[in-house]
Amino acid sequence: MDIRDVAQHAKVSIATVSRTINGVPTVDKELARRVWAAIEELNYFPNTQARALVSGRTRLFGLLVSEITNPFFPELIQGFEEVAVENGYEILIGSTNYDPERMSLCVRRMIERSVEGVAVMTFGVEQPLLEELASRRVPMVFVDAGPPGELVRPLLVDYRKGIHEGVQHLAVLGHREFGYISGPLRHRSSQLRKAAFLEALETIGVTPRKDWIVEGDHTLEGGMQCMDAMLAAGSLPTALLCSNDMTAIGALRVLNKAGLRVPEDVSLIGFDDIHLAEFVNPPLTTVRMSRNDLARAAFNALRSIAEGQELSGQPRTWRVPTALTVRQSTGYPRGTDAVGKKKRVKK
Amino acid sequence: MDIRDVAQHAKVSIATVSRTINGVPTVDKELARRVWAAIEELNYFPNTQARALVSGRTRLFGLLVSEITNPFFPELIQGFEEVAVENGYEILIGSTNYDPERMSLCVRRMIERSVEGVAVMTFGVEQPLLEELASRRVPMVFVDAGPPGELVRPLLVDYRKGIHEGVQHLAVLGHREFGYISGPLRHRSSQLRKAAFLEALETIGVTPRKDWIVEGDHTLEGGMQCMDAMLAAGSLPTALLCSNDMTAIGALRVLNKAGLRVPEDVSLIGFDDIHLAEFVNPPLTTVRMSRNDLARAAFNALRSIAEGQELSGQPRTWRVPTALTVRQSTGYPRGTDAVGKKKRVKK
DNA sequence: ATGAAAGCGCTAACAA
DNA sequence: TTGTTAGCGCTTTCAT
Repeated sequence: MDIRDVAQHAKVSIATVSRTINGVPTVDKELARRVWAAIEELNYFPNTQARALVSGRTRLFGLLVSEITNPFFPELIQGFEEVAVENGYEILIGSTNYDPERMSLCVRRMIERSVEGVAVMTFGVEQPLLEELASRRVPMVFVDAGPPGELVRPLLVDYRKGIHEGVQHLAVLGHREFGYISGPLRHRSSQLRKAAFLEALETIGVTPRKDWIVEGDHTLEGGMQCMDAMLAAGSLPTALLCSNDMTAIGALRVLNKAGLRVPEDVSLIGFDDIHLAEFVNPPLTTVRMSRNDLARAAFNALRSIAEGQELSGQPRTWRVPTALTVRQSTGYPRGTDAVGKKKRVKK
Repeated sequence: MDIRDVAQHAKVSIATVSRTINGVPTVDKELARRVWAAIEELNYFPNTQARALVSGRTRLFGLLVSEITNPFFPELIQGFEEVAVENGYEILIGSTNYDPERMSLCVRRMIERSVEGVAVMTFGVEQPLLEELASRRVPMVFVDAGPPGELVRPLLVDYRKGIHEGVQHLAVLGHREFGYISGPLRHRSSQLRKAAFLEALETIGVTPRKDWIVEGDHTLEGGMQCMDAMLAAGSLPTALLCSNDMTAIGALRVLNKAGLRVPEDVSLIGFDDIHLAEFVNPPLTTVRMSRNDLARAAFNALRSIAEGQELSGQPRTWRVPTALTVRQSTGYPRGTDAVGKKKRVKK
């Protein structure tokens, strides 16, 4: 069953059917009505392959993620799927699992299916693969980084705001001893978060202590290891920020096991605000980066490049906001008399 | 850049290029070599749209899930993606979010993109939508249920084995007081699990207590509510099985908050063995249903229908195994002297 | 074993 | 405003 059947049924030419479906305004109302009726009756769906072939537009975007089983990504995918479908696009998901070979395969799949753009949401990025895409003039968006290019846009996450809010929040509670478990520093986004943290400390006039700043890997296991190490080293800050929630949850687990209470002994702040953050014990105070905002920014950026909508001449900048979500993993520093409503720092 | 460029480059006809790419055996070795060289040099990828249009085969499968943010599904998706890609297929993911309207939209998307089959992995199933697919002769697979049909196959999960193992394990430890938090009983898979549980109790000669058998909804929140209710009701079994891990984790959380210890006060068994199960405290004993096995079964079943490989005449049956994974949420019943290595039940 | 050519279902340029 | 027609890039007869 194809466009010809519809045309026949509606007693018009196939061109009229095509025009009707595509919303060309010059179609006569009456004819359009007949066409829609025929479509309805026959339960006709246009053939996407044929459409794509002739128009050169697949209405397909690639979405490259690090690891679909990391809770961060399904939330991102959900948001992306939603906007994409709203706008008549489909998405091709590729999960690289931190493996360059799989990443390469993903890129290949995207090219083979002629995606009109790729959102690169992986933590690490392999240069050569992106050149493959760039050479085929496939638009791309990246989080934070990404080589600038005619068809490439970065999504700028406002780490500073959220992390400053977190540090400020702790400072107000009376904290002066801060620790930080970063993400893997080979990743730009980990660097940016850490830099934002250090900058925030400076703002409140606290000098960072080297042994309280360690490098994790953004996994739960990594968070546990870092916390174990810090505990073994003997001294503990009163407040600990983590580069993502999984790390914070790992740290939390180790603290609990060691008989230390959160937030009474140590205040803990994560980053991302994954769903799980709300359900650990105690619920995690964290810097929220909305996966939905990120997904929408990625989609809109991609679409505006793909559809050549950047009329204004210079490419638009896409920003993703962050904000502190206060839950129950932060409190007064240990040794503080915290009975009253107002903070009363010992010293 | 298209097949003609390759043909020209290799000084052969486009037909030969096509044959070479598709592995038609009659192609002369030397010509094939030239073709591959040209493909390599030009960095040529066949156009999937054109291929699909002429061959009628999209090499696309739909994967319908309930909610991509439920940790069960990403693991399933990962497995499905892996097999699919290995076999040159792509997948179109549709997340219904338990919303019939979204489900309907998903089905529409699948049809529009001409998927060659749909794996329906959602918990609930809307009859009419499946008829839409069936009427277009789209092969389908279902977990547990699914109306039989020429192009429809059920994936039979062996709930009984895993759940019997779980109950047996508890019985050996000395438990005689069993509770069960089921999934939503409007779903066939919840019914089957519960039936398997009751059957297992019968096997060990224990009569189920009605007030210890409650209906949950397979969410963490639901598990918490059920546990709260059971606690409020006053009496508690010594062992509690849950219809899935999220439920068990919810129950665990409430138990912990109430000052009850697992497994000292209550033994707990989940179902699914999601990644998280290993990382809660204590690590959860659970019945493992491998998402990978399930995904592979779904893919293979779909493929064998789509490619008409069921030579044997009668459709093949696809089974998915389950097995108990013992961790640390199960132990001797409370009130038992469990100091020795051997079990020593009081009575 | 290879090539020429028809045609998959659709859009868009052109003609009427 | 509508219809006729060329062709998107490929696979697959059919003829050689």
